[in-house]
Amino acid sequence: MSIRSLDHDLNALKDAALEALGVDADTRAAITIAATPDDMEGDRGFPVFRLAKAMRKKPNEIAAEVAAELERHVSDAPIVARVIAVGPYVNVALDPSALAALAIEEALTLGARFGQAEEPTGVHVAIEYSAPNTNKPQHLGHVRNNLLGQSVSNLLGFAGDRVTRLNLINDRGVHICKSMLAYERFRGHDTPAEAGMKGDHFVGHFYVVFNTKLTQEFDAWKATADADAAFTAWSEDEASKRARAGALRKTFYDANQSAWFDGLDDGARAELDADADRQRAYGKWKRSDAAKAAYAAWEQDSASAAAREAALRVAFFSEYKDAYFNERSELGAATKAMLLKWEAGDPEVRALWSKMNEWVFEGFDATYSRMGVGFDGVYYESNTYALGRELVMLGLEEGIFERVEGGAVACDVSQFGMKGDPKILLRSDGTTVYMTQDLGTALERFDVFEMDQMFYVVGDEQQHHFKVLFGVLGLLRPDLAAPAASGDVRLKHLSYGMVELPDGKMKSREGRVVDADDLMDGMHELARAELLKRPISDALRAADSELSIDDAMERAGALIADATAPGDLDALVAEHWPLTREELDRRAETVGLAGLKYYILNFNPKTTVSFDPDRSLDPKGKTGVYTLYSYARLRSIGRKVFGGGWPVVDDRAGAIAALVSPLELALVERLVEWPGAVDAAARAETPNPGAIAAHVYEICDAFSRLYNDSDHVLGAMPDGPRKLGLSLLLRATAHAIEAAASILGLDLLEEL
RNA sequence: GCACCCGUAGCUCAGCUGGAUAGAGCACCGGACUUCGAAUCCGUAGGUCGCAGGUUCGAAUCCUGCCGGGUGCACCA
Repeated sequence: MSIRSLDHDLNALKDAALEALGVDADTRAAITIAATPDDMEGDRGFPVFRLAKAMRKKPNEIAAEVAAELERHVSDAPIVARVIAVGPYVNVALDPSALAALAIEEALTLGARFGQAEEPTGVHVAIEYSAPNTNKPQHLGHVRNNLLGQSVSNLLGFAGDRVTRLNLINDRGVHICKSMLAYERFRGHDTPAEAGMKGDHFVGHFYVVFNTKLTQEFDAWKATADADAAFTAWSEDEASKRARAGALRKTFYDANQSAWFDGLDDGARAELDADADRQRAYGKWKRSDAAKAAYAAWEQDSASAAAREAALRVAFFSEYKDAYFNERSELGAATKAMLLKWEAGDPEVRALWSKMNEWVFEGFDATYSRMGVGFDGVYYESNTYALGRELVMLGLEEGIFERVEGGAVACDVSQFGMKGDPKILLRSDGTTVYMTQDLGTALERFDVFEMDQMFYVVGDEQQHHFKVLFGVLGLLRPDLAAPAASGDVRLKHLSYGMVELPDGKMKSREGRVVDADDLMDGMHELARAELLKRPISDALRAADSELSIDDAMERAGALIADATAPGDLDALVAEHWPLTREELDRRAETVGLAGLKYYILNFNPKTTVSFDPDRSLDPKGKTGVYTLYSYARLRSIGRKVFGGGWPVVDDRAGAIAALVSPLELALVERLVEWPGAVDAAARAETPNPGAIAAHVYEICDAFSRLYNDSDHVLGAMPDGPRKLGLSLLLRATAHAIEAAASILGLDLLEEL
């Protein structure tokens, strides 16, 4: 028996008891055994409500009857100590020593692999993540993608799957040409080294420059007669009628909200003091006839003609920016000319492209390596972008796709039950689109790797793309539309939410992003300050015995914050830091990255993350730092209490049997739950490293409570079974943390 | 218009294959360093689980409708 099979075994006992009472299989299966709430008698239990109708008795009576029957089935299961009917529930109390032995022995045997699948699943899954563009450095959004992809890979591997990690780098296209063009025209330095910049930042800088210049060009054009003519044409064009109406309506209703509110009577206003209520009421009013009449009046009113004109201009120019780039812009024309030269293999353009891409790859390598993110295969779109074309032509011959007006090839998406326009797979000029290459690379991968499943870690804004992609792939290769041998789908979009800043979305075109390298630097500096605070605080307290800990820490923090002049920090380090500067930097890096990774992974992947740089770096509470801190304390006990290592325990069973206090048993229970937590996280609809982060916190929390309890101070404990039992429990706990850290990608430290 | 995601404590989030009293962290307030590390621990306080129906013995969880926020629906990627 293993702890992984504990719940399974208990369920089997429950089924046997229910079957003996004549309960049918469906009903038996519908009743699952689960952990009891705290403060409730027993450790696992199940409700019997759904038996009431068939048995024509009160649930409480049924529970007593089922408990009596279950009692007869547990004699072969020594782990079950007692069966108790609690109201309408049947609970079982588990034998604490048997449970502790199970968890501790398993952890000691497996070490950092504690919780790993007992057998490989035989499933081979390829996971694509990161997929960056080479025109700009990576930002917080990529950080979430990289960390999710990496930890999901770790998680599935831990749960027994064979995992192949893939990256597909978008190194071609208009956006790269923009950076190249800006480099040619507007550069101050020739190379990243000359500019003193990382390669990807150097290239990304030119992407921002390009967009700044383009905006300037566009703004200048807006004032020309040409622009007026375009605006006038748009204003009268039938096709843009809806856009105009929408812009006007939005302008009117946005401007009218406060007037509407002031127009209400006092009573109505008082009821709508909450912002949300007011929004709701206004939304309701917008659909009323009165609102429509007010809008119609505004639309006709000559006094508001200027406001209408302004609203329309804003709407037009915002909508027209892309068309301007394509049809009128000098910069746009030059960019497209460069793209054509690239496609034609122009040696000069290709040389520039190679040179700039090399700079970017160097920068990316540094970022990936610092983040601890890696791949088993890296692909470049410049090599794969044409892959899907033949496939599409084949589909055309087979009648799966069709030629549409103008000569483009499209797929009717209703073939796989989707609504909407046909999806273009080849442009009328025969060139491929994003979807085409995804089709090609997907099929090629299935041929090369022969994996069972392909997962794509991509933001939720691309959900539609992947639905269509999977649908089309299913038409081309019906086996991919069918479930894999494991019963799971063969293609899955691991969609995750965007990362936003407190003041809204990040805009890489404007350079308004949280840069990945800056973020890691920030975490490093913060961790370094925290590391330095301790020895400085100690020194302050040594000099002034009246000083409280809190005050000393605060003053130490202030000293570090004030050390901004060159050399200040070095002086502080030299004076107070007891170890080498290299060791300080190493620890700061490890602690800082652990904080970042834990913070990002602790969210459910599908939720949109609101990232407040100032507040997310907090090392207090449920954080990655807490995990490292707990681990360092555990290791410290091994060193200090047991003189360099954990003691050898001859009578393990006897030592474990001495673990009886509630705090000890609570920690045991967290360890018992660990393998199940891994399974649940890996087999969730979307594999969820956040569940691992949550559970390792539970483990650390249970350990910290025990650690802080005066009855559990190992250093003050006489030698004997209890002390040895605790040493085994703490070793097992350390292994559980090691296992979780390996999934989350956290590096652990022996000392902070 | 259609599709997807979100709405839970002041803030950031768990819980959502229905089950026992809805949980954490932060922030606030009050406590704990002479023993293994106070980046810790203990305690107090904080909730119409967006709203309204429905299914059920039982709903934060499932269904329907509505409200609010976000995203997508290119011969862009």
